[in-house]
Amino acid sequence: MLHLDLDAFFAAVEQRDKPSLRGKPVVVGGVGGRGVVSTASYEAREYGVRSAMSTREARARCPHAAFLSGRFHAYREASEQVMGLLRAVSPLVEPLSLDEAFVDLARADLPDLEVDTVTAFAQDLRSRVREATHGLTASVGVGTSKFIAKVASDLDKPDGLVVVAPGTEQELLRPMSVSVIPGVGPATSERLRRVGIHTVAELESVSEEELVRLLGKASGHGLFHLARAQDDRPVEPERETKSVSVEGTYDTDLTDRRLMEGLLTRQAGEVAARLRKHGLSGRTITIKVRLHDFTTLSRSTTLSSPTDAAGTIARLARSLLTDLDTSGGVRLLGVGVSGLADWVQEDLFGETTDQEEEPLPEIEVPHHSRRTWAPGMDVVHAELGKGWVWGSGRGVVTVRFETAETPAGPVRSFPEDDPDLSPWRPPDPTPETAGEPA
DNA sequence: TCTGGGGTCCTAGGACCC
DNA sequence: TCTGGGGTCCTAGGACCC
Repeated sequence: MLHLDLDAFFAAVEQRDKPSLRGKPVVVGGVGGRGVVSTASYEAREYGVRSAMSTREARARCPHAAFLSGRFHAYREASEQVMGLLRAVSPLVEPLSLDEAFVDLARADLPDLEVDTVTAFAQDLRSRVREATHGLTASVGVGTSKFIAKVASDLDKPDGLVVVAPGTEQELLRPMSVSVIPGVGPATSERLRRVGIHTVAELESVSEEELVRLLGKASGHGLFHLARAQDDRPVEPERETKSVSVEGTYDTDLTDRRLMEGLLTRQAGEVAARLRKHGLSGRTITIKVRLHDFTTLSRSTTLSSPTDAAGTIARLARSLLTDLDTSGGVRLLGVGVSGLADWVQEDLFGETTDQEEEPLPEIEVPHHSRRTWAPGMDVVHAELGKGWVWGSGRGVVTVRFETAETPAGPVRSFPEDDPDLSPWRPPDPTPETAGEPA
């Protein structure tokens, strides 16, 4: 099994496409008041900036970093190049996200699976990834299971390769923290710590019954085997989507119910558009509400037949909100659809199963979520060509005119409504109907 | 003004059915 | 008066992953 992980992926794509940021701290993530870090470049990590940290804290730790809101079209494009390379290696490729995948080498065209053979192959694969993506580096791990391959890819980051020889798995794992095991996060670690279990070696000394009692059936059983490096999970190249959702955290807590209903309505429209785009429909509509104190509630309802209609999803979402006491303020709202089917109910009786689409209520959209000029976004100027947004505010956008091919361009400022300046969109292949959240 | 967004999987209780 | 067992579906919440 091979696990490939692109190093500091989002930040690396930004440094590739924005030459002036190479060698400098770059932070990609939410840039609003409640944003968090998605990816920090290695230069930013030196200042203690980490994924999932609030952007506020990241700014405090590394004020001179470039804070960018993310360009998913570019990440998706680079990801597809890499996944394409992997699929040429083996038909069994399982992407875990845009920057990670498992590859079953038993189905690759290799003379054998000896350590030397696999090592040479993996090194060659890593250089092919670098060439295909114009410089992105990948860390790769190889082992006898998904678990070992994934652990291995983490051992020599960035730009590293570790091949774990068969038979050496347990001596590798035993000194490690239980948190290397997939599914062991902060809560499980704490539970284990409280009974004196810190390492995989210590976990190994606990009986399966004891683990099940401590952690429940599924994780107890799973941990018992993973602690012994027993992992026969296959690579699953085609996993079906089980839910589609849209959510948003607002810079200031919402208190106006009409506004909340308007936002849910808009989110329902985005969910419906994505369902339709993928030919899906679903029976269960769920709303998610995070209150001012971070308590998170969900309410759901299930239809007798699946829908992909914006009006239906919106109406149900709004009515689910009715139950909830939001008087203290709401920081997050979301809408999701699950119980998916890849077909839509035939209308056997010739009646409209969906009600007439209601006109969407006019809503005041909070300013931050309408920001046209997000930092880092691609723009094109009528005369100066392609560049990217360095910053904006007080009616002015500052643009650096550079691309991967044309570094060291000028920095110029424009009025925010300058007709010569527009967002650059990736060419042709079916642009998103609903805007991608940054 | 600590704490994103898009997901997956698990658990537990209750309704309901045979 | 006491009180089966198994199974499925639904809801709500929580842990976890990238």
